[in-house]
Amino acid sequence: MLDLKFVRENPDVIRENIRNRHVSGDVDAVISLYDQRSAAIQAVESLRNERNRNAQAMKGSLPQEERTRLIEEGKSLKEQIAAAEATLTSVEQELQRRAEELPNLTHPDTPSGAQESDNRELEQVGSVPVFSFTPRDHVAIAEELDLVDFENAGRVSGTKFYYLRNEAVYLELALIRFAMDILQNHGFTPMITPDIARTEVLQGIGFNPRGPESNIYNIEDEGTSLVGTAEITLGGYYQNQTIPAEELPIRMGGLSHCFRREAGSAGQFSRGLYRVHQFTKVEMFVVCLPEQSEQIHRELLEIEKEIFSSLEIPFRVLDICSGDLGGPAFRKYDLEAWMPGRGTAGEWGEITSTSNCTDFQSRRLNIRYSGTGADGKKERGYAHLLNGTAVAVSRAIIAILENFQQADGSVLIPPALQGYTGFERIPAKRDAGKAKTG
RNA sequence: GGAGAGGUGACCGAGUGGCCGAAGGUGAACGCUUGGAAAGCGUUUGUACCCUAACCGGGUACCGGGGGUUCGAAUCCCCCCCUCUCCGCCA
Repeated sequence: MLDLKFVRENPDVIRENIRNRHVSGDVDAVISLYDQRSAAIQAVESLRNERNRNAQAMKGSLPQEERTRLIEEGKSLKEQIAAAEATLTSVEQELQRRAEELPNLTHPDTPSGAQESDNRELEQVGSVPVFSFTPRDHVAIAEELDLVDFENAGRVSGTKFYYLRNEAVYLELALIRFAMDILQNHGFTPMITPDIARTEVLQGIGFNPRGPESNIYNIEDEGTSLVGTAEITLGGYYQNQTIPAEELPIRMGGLSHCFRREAGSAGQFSRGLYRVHQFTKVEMFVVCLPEQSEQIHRELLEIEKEIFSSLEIPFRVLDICSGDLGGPAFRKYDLEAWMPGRGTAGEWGEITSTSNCTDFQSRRLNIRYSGTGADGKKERGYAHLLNGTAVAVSRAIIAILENFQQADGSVLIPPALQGYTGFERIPAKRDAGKAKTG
């Protein structure tokens, strides 16, 4: 959520930002409600002031007449206060609702635009592999090598679920450990997080669990949801806390499952492991001071590049355009890996994303810092929050299977990962008994 | 899940209807004292929001959370949450 005082004082900036991001949001309504709220607060507080005076006046012993008069006055005040409070509550709820529709401010260097094609490509790293044969997509590879089973998962859990089998299991475990080790080298605290979070935390991070377009699985009767990313639980970790400035930045590397409903998304670009209801992800999350966030955002991007460079997966870096940022992000970079089996002759596919959400999430989550400024005075404010994908395992597996497939049908393991998998290659088709169904 | 005890400021701990934003202590900051330090003495020491040019001043709220009773609630009532102890269950 934005700072409403800032919105009140800079309506044109907000209007321009809404236009630039191609979202809807009514600044004038927010401002009007904000003013109504101030007036309502003043009304309530002055009535309460009178009530307190009235109560004070009744402390000692008084003539019965006087006492009766004061009690009558108090009763009247009580009713007026209740009415004023009801007004305030309804104004506040409406203000909150409208204010949450406003997206975060946008970094001045963010490319302007509404579509994916407006994203700015910053660089390409590694070279797209050239095959002496027609490369297959990861679904074909995985089925032939008995690595992924969608069919039985469909019966057991539903479509877009999957079992990993054989080497794919160790591949997932290896990727997790590989990513976690890199994060630890960069000063991140390794964490394994809950896969369920309370609604208020989801909302604080910027997810709307109950909306019609929600991508979130809700737990019945609990006020909780399955998390779509560890960003939720890592952000919630410091909810309602004030952190001493000298402890910042705090870097966390969280492992979790991610659950997404993905209602209505189908088609060839969602094939196989690309868009699934459950996957495993190692997520980076940073809490820092406002003046640190831009630098740390670059740092998160560098770590993502380090991870995929080390895996020798070709990728490109995108500076995401204003219309594609999503509500909380001030600036966002995506890494897209080359996926030779995607589309007709290979396509780029998103594998990581890192966002600087500035104070947009921390205001709602109430995560603050306190310190001493240069002038010796106390300083406090909302911390800046950043997140980034270290490894989204299912998509990393796609990239590895498709880029490292060999003419003989085997798949090489990226050298950097071999120490973690314990094998150098997933051998070509064996006669290992696969439980066929159907 | 069942039974009992308890949740007060940075911390400990008083407070059972108005004199409580909250005693006392600890810790911290500043000053005095000292050759220096300790001790001692004095002063200070929460957050959010509203009004305001103002982190000057004024006001409101906050004693786990939410409701209620009352002219008035940290104090009384109800619901919920959490912690501790015992029992049960379980990986």
